[in-house]
Amino acid sequence: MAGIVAPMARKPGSRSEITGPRVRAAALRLFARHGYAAVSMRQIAAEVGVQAGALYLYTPDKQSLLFDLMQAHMQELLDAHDALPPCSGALERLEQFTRFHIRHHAARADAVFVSYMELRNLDAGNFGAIEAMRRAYEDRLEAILCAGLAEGSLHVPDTKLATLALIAMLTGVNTWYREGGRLSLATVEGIYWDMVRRAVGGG
Amino acid sequence: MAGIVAPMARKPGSRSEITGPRVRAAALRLFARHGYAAVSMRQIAAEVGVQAGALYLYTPDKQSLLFDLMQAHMQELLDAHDALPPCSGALERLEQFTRFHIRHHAARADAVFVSYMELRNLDAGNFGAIEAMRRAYEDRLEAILCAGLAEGSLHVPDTKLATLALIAMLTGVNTWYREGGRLSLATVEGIYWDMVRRAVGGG
DNA sequence: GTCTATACCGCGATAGAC
DNA sequence: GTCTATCGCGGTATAGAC
Repeated sequence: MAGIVAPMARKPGSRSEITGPRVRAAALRLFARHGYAAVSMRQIAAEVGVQAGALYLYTPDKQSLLFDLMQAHMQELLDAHDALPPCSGALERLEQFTRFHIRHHAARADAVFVSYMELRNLDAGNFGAIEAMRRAYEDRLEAILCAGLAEGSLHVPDTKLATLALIAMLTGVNTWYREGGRLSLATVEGIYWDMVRRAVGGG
Repeated sequence: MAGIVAPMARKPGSRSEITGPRVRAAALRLFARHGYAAVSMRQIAAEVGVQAGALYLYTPDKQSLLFDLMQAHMQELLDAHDALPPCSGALERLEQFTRFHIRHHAARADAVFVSYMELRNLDAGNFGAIEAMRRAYEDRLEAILCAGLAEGSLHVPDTKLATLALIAMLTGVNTWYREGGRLSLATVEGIYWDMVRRAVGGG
């Protein structure tokens, strides 16, 4: 009969597609600000504008919420690095990496902070998965340094240490850089590239 | 009368002098391992071997316990730096700072970790006090860089950025260095000094 | 100085109405 | 899909005996 509409949900493709991301965004913000252990599911729910119980429609538990945020961040980092245009010499690749790292991390301060600070709050298995992704990223920088050694354009006493030293230095930008501060991000990139290049004996 | 002893405490200068430090040591260890927010006063008490209530004889509350640990660490850092033997040229002072920073921090991994990771768990007033001490330490490195610029032995585009970059790089050693690993601390110091010197254009 | 006991609160997670 | 209500637990901190 004409008066009977199909029994579809009242809001087709309902709000789960929008509430899910909002839950993750609120969790990321709060975890970054106060720390995973200090943030309650009730706080996250309040930020989203739902009741605490409703969160469990979008995550099996609090731990999975943390892991998903960190995994998504690391995957995005690896994917973005993969998408960089190809580059010939080691020095060019190192400059590309330096500028990419600073720019990518500065645009995702909360995720970077959480992914580093909350490692110890991951379950053993989850920790292993994130660590492997972090190591994969480090390996990409080390490969550049090794290539530079091989072609003679770089000089480092230990590629592993240099890798860790450079990443620590570059990620450190996130502890102080704020948009609209004394220096533009492009300027910061330039200054750091200068220090990086000289630290590894590149020209 | 001879049989009546003076009403002194049964254990003269009783155990508070030994239990207090043990409370702080246990708190430091647990805060470093699991994070301030994730550690309960009951856990700390269990580690010390007392009941939870007894902790409040040694600290007014959990927050003060964290603040005292961080303040003591920062004060010890500043004092140890003050105690370094005097040094003439900027390059010599920079090498001294580099080696001192690595050595001092490597020997206090828990305190370093807590003092960096738990900043956001400090009350506003406590945070300000710790931040001021951290800035005082950074200023000592920046003074060396400025002196190097003045005497022409160093070349950096921005002393503030170079200061932050170098400290991030040096403190990063703590994330991977373990005693008995592939490299001795003296070797690590040497490799990092090499990178530091070149990064700031020192010879 | 340390203990036991407990007040009081907020936590993560679940059940079932709507 | 979200709500209210609640369970069971563990949190910080305090009171008062010894």
